[in-house]
Amino acid sequence: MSDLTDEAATPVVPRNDATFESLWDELVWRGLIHVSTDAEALRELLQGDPITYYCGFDPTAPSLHLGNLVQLLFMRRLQLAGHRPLGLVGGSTGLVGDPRPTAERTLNTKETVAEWVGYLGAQIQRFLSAEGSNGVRMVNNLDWTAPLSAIDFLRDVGKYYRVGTMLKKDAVSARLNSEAGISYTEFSYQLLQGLDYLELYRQYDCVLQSGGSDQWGNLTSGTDLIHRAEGVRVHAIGTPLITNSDGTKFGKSEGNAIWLDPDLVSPYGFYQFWVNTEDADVVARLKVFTFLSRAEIERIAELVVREPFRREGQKRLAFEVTSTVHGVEATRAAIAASQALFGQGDLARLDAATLDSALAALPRAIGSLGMPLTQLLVDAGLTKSLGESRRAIEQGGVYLNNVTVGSADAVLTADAILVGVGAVLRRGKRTLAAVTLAD
RNA sequence: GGCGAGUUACCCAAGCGGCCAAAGGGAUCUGACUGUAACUCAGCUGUGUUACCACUUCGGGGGUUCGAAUCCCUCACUCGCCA
Repeated sequence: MSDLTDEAATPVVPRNDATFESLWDELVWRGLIHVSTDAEALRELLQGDPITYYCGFDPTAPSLHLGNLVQLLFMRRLQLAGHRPLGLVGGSTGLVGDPRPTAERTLNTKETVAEWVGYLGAQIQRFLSAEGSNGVRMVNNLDWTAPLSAIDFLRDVGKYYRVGTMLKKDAVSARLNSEAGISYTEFSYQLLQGLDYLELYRQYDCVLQSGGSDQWGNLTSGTDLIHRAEGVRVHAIGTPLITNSDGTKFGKSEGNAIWLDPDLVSPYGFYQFWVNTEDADVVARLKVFTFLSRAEIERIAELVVREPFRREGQKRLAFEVTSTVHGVEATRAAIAASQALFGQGDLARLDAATLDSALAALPRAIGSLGMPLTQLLVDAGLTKSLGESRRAIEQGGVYLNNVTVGSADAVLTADAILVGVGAVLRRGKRTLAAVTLAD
């Protein structure tokens, strides 16, 4: 494999693997089909003339995250096959809240939701081509639900729904069996999502909706509604929820979500997340999150088994996914920073430019000479309190420029500032922060 | 509607007047090992400038007491049993 830090190294061009008999077969091979409506019919449908399909994203946060990335790349694969994507942002569904199995959601203000709708819309468009006859079209479900009166909604949509069926949906029954119960608001969610599909079917002849398998109840809400209202069978595909082989939640780093917004998770942090993928998970991730061909992935799979310590799979995965989300430039910078910071080498020997860009990738604390390291650790977000800082140092878990800090009383000194740029503060093996001087 | 049980730190769960910042387990975090791993072993885990010192904490509020997570009253919520 070529060196990924090489300027010549470029991410693979997104395309579907022509060695598969059909797009459907590739999707199955990649493990992207967890549940669907009629598989045979879908295989045919996806092989035929372009169809219109959609996937919705609710504004529950100011950015999409890795779970959403599965959907976006799934959509991209269909688009590459010539199909027409509709990117839906949930301006109205975001106001209501999809019932989570555990507890009622806190409603966000309309202003907040509207703001997030804008952010998500922009993110979605970065992953789907706007070019050609099958360029992505963005829609917002608030456009057709806002003008709808409660009476019309109940008469035109509600009449098609049986409460018995609604109660059987997993998300709803889980809540009914829990202490949390469920509000009428969230109970109504499936009607709204069903209406979306119906609306898109009528407006754009949309005949396929994809979503996470946990959304299956909501996906079928739409297919059932269209069947009742229009007498037509349309389709739905539920992609698997990505899980880690060790049972922990995928897409979280120390409990925090991995967001796609570089302001929330830096490209460096994003790259690091992927580089730290477990051996047991690498191949499955490559299939889902990259456009590498089957042959290439099978080749890497062998390397992962034969030479796991080289971590070629992780590096390739991190390179590809980070490039897809943040671009090649940012990815190269992230790799360079990773090498500078994790290399066994002496940080003091780095040149100013390399060090500066490496530090730029890290969370930052502004310090001044004489400032206690315990405070800098807190400022950098490496610890939560001075006590924790002290404890970490006493356990030998804190490093300044790769040198263990011996005393909890240590302060920032002038010689710690490398080539006039700053210092590298590290907690544990791989949690890093930059320290720069205030001036 | 009646009777009974319960609400403890990130989660589960002991404690039932002082020795309780609060057992134990899980989880996180740190160290050794290592591949920036996994497994295993060890340690930390309320806050405070370095502390057997102070402060905040045991559902909310109010009492009793030299002293309460522990006793009393009250409010809220949860869970059983009987109507």
